[in-house]
Amino acid sequence: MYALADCNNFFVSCERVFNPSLNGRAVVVLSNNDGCAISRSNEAKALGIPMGCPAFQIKNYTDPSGVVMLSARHVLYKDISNRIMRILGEVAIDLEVYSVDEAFFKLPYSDDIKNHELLAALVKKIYNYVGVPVSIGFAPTRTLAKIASHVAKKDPQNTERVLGLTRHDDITEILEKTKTKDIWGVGRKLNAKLLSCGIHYASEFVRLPKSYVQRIGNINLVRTQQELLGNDCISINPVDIAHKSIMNSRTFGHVLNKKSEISDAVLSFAQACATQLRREQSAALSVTVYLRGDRFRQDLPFYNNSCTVRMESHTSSTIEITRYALMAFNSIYREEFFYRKAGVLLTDIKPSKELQLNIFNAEKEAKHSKLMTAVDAINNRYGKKQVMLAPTITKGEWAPQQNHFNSQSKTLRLYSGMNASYAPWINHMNDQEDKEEQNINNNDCP
DNA sequence: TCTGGGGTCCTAGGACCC
DNA sequence: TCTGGGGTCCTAGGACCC
Repeated sequence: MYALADCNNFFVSCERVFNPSLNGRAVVVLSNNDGCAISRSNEAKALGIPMGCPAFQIKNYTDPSGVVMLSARHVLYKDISNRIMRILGEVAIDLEVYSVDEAFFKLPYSDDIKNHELLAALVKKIYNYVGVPVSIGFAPTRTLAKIASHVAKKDPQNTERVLGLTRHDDITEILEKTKTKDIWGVGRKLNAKLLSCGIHYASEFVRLPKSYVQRIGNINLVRTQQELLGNDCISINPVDIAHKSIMNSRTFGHVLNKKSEISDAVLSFAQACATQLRREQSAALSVTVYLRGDRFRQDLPFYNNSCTVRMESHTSSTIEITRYALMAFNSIYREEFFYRKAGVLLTDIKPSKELQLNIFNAEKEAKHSKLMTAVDAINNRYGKKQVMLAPTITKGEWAPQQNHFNSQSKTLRLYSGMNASYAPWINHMNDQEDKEEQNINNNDCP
């Protein structure tokens, strides 16, 4: 039996932990650059504000007390997420952290009632300890557990916010009410295809012949169908295993044209990728750099290009990765265009310890490796970017705009900036500023 | 004026091999 | 008129997820 724990309106719920006056109000958390809505309170959803709604359109939705818009603080959300996962881990078997606000796990009992009681207690505990509302569904497969948690979340009668889909009749009944677009694994395009074939509900979808499903989608859609029929066949990659690709990209605060300003951004992104790569004890072979214009500006010619280079051998050295990123950048930068976004992507990633040594650059790799170990040690201890390559110390002309922070508190702002290397848990929002600068290592739940 | 970021997997088609 | 058969590997693009 699989359970899925899913935090309700996660980013908004995190902001409410620190600012209870947001309770009961229409609140949205905005993406980077204060671009669009990425998390909405129930009140905001009730106003009709869609996911991904551009911030400048949100004022079109009227609410008597006004819609509160907040800049995102992902470091804070990650910290709160870790606390929730730790509580789940106390009872969960094989916890699979699926995203910042969701985790799958297996249940200890064969008895549905016992499992239900356990999960209801878990929901309460997380709310009491962390302050974030969570919904949990459980069922024989992950896809059914997803549906169960979704139903538990939406049902106002279900105050425990736990739902088990374990009996055949219950599953059949829920599938008849589940629209195809709400099935995990059915996105916009597949849903459109299913609708055009006259398939509107999960119950109709599960009755389609396998070969037909394969033709509409691919093997993944067949797996989704099997999961809805109770056959466990989807596995997921837990987030704590090493990534197969690492990306860092940003939309700039405004369009840029000067080569040095844009290469500044690319170098910053490359450095961030390399640091993450080493944290995962991996090494990459390929670096891709991409540049993009502003897709909404009709008055400027649009440019969109990318370049992938293969490095000499697998490496995690910031020196090597930034060098190749710069080469890739130089090959696609055109001075006649204006740029709004850039990104760096590392691929062909392998665990460092599985690498074949290269006779021609073993010495260089060893030197870089020592240096990078020292750099990471210093930055881990004293804060991100305390030591960096000279070319990556940049003016940050490209920095995104974020103008809607929840609190003026400097400590809370630490969570928002990319320089927030270590964010202490906050107990007293009005503490002295100098106290806020301290590294208070408090990993215990309150 | 203003429209995000970071991932995984699958497939079709081209290049290349014998 | 007429142009083999059977593979592998790589990449770009498209789908999905949060």
